Amino acid sequence: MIDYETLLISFKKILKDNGLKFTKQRDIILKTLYSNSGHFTPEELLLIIKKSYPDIKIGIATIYRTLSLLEESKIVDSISFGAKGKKYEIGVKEHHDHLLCIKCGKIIEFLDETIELQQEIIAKKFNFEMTGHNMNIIGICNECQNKKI
Amino acid sequence: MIDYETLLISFKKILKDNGLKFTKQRDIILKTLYSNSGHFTPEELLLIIKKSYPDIKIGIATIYRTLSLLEESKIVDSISFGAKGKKYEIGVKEHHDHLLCIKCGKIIEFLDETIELQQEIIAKKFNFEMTGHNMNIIGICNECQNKKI
DNA sequence: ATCGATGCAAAAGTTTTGCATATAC
DNA sequence: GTATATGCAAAACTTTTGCATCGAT
Repeated sequence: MIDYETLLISFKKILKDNGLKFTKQRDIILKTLYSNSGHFTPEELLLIIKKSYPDIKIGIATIYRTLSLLEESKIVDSISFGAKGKKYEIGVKEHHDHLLCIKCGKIIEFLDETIELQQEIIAKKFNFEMTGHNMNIIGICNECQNKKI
Repeated sequence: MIDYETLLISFKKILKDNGLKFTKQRDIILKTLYSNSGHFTPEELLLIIKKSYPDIKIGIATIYRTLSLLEESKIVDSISFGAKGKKYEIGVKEHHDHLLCIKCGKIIEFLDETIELQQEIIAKKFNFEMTGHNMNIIGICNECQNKKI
């Protein structure tokens, strides 16, 4: 996975190239996504940030605006799971897909070369200029198979 | 694809088995999903139904409640694409995945044996009891590649 | 006759927007 | 100093819920 220094530099470059500003809030949001590996809704991210940085002022609108910016910049990816809104994760680690447990909500990441390759073949077949892809396998994880409920 | 008669019978059976009732609204919602192949948000579905059946009374709450019921019953599938909520489609045709065009919003369906097989292999590897899966290839469709915009 | 389903409207939840102020550059 | 970013609160949407009434069984 890319180191944080490099990530920050490329984020700053994107900002500068687009006449945007590097702010405390943007810094913290990126850092938080980077250091907490996992998948977060905007609301969850806000809570983590408020807890980690009790002194900083930050509102939910800034989280939404920054996540959209980061997603457009391909720095974070989002995943839609079930009823509630999107979840975001840092997107600069190796690309991967997800196994989603319907019982406990756990998200397991995986990477499979066969799938990756096959996706390119399919895109080509449909004359599609592929910009991204995602695959989710839904089911019941190992642990939850043994639970009653 | 399954014929409508058969689909209706199995829907009625599910209802009866669960002590639920077969109503005009449920009938119309299923019929509409069946005869309009495509992917619809609850709101879109409501509009189509209101146009097709100007005399029937139906509210958005019923659409939501029925879609949830149909999804649980595995009669419709949902897909989350981009910002706005879920889209539903009849789920009893052959399973397939999607190509999503980010320019025009077009959704192309495809089925790929290699992918299907590989998903089972992955699920097994993680000891996952797979109940479903979805794969979306995001990109720019053939037509949109030639547009300026 | 009973019990689930419906429409409506209110409520809850999520995301976006307008605007005055703050702050990066 | 200028232009963008921010927080806040309001607005816009989306989805769910409570309840009186309706309708399927």
